[in-house]
Amino acid sequence: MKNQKVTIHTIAARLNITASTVSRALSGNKRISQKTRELVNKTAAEMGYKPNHMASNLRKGKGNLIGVIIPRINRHFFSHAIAGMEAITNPAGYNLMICQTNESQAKEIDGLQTLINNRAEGVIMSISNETRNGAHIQAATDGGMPVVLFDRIIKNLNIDHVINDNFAGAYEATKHLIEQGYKNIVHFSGSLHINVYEQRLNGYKKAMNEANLDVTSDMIFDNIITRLSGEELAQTLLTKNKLPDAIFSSSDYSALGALITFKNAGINIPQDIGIVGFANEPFTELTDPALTTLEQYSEDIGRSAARLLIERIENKQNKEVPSSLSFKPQLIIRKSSQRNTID
Amino acid sequence: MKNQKVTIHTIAARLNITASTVSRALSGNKRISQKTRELVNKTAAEMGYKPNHMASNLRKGKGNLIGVIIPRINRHFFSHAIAGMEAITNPAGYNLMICQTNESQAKEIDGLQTLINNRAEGVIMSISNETRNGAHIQAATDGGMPVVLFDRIIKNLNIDHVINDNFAGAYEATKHLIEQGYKNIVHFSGSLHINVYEQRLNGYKKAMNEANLDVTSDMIFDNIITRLSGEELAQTLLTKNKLPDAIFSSSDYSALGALITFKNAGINIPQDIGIVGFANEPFTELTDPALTTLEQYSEDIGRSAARLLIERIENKQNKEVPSSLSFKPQLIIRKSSQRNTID
DNA sequence: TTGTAGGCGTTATCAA
DNA sequence: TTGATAACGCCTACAA
Repeated sequence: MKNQKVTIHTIAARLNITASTVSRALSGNKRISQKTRELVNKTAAEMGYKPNHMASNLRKGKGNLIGVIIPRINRHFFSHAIAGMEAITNPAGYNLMICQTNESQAKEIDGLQTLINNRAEGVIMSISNETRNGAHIQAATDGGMPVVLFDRIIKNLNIDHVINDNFAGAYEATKHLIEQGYKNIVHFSGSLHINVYEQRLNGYKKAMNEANLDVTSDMIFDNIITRLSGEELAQTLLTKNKLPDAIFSSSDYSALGALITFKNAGINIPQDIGIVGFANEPFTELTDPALTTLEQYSEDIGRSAARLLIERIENKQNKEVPSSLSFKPQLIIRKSSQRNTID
Repeated sequence: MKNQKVTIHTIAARLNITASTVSRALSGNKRISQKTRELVNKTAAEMGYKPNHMASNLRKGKGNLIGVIIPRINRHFFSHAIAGMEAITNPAGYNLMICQTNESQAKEIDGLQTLINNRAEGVIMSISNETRNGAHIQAATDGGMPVVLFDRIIKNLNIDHVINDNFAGAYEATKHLIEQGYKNIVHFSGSLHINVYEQRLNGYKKAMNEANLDVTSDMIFDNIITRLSGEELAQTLLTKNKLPDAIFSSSDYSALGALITFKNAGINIPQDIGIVGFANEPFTELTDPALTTLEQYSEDIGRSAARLLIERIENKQNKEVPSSLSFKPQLIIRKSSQRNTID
């Protein structure tokens, strides 16, 4: 019992009026009689009319689609950021189309292209781990596509963005470790070309410097953000004669890997080694000991990014200076880093 | 430096040919000279031409959008199911538009409507907790929209679907508890109008009956699928004079809540109480003791759902009998249910 | 208040 | 191989 396609013309024919009248009735135009409006609405419902947004958008030269490009949807941070975006975009009448890149630059470029070709009104994005330059993003904005970056951004790209204050968060986390009496604190980092990891490293360094603790290059480990890499690195560290006495990791996942590996090796956390992660993934509360980490205000960041984008879309006048918002993460102190506490 | 809109007409004008020729060149039509094709492609690139999918889809009466409607994207099961779908849909040239319902029927209906109005080729969906009937889904399929349901489905709706064999999984989990010597096994369930929870309950009952263990109504707890409700229920159970000796929960989250509450109350898991959850959420491996649970083949389920949908979309002939696929979950035995093991 | 006509960007059909 | 024309479904001046 498939419907034939029912368009405003079908309805018009049935009622012996023109398509324009139907269009006006359906779109709530005022220049139409109450009677006709009701009749049209009733008939449309009866006939199972579904407006064709593509035709409408084509004609109006404007749609209601906002694209979101992110590395992965199943990260605490990103899924909550999306929730924040929806809280803003849905009431404003926009729909979200979400593309996962799985950290692949190729997929990121593809996704952006698809959104452009589908005439999205704008794009909110966080770059993939692989992405080394912003040529594709620059091209999109040059072509008139409003873009807002969030969390993982490209530096020196003159674009609205919303980020965590990774520097401040990392600084605070490291300072906390120092206050707990840890001295030989190593850092697990991500890809250092990504602002996020660069800033976390800088925050770590600043806290160390302020406390007159040396940071040598063998204390910084690149590209350690997965559980597996955390486990492997911890194993490697175990074979060395001197273990660090604390780890500040840019990732909860690698912190988890290290925590488990050290624990299995009989090392006491936090007595022998203190550990702090980043992102407040749900599991951090459940590890034994529970993992100290930093909560990022993901929903706020999502909301802000969506607001900025909608501003860009709707006020077509160009603000010359791009907006830049920053949210300071909150340190969540749990057992894995509390050497001084008696409990 | 915003681009003017560049269309096939702009390109045609520049080259003193017609739009039809440009269209043919761009779309790889064979009836065109090599020379023209190259010239057009080169010019299009130079001018920054972006094909307008909306116009193309409108004209062709067909697009490449597949909608996905799910309760939440940040569940292990759903985010992995989406990954599975993408693995099938992307190579086939389709794009996914993902809508979260947050367990609200209203948002589910909205999302479906949006997809219909955007002329999605088809929809893959898993119903919200709130959804009590399939009228909106029936209406969509009656209107010619191909739909495949997965995981949480509506019974008695003649629609392709892909599900977990929740009955078998629950049966196996319960049997495992019984084999470990637990006898007074209670069940945490979800909303029983959802197939998923109904089947898990049935599997539990069957295993209990086979072992000649009574199941009375006070052993079954409805709507206990969040961590909070698991904690609250565990607290309540603690106040009663007789605790159950095991819990088979339909949800890892409520199992977690119970595990933590009991542990804090000084109850030994698995000696005093055995616990089994469902879904193999990542955290289940990390709880203390680690939580026995069931892995659902989420990526396979996603892939299968996508394959079924594409079949429906592309073979327009109606199979009269809807396909029904079922994947048996795998029991993952961890410490929380192993009373007999010495380790 | 309603109708007429034209076009949004693309592609299919027919003719040249 | 290319061009001319019409149409996908909708919206909006403009006219009546």
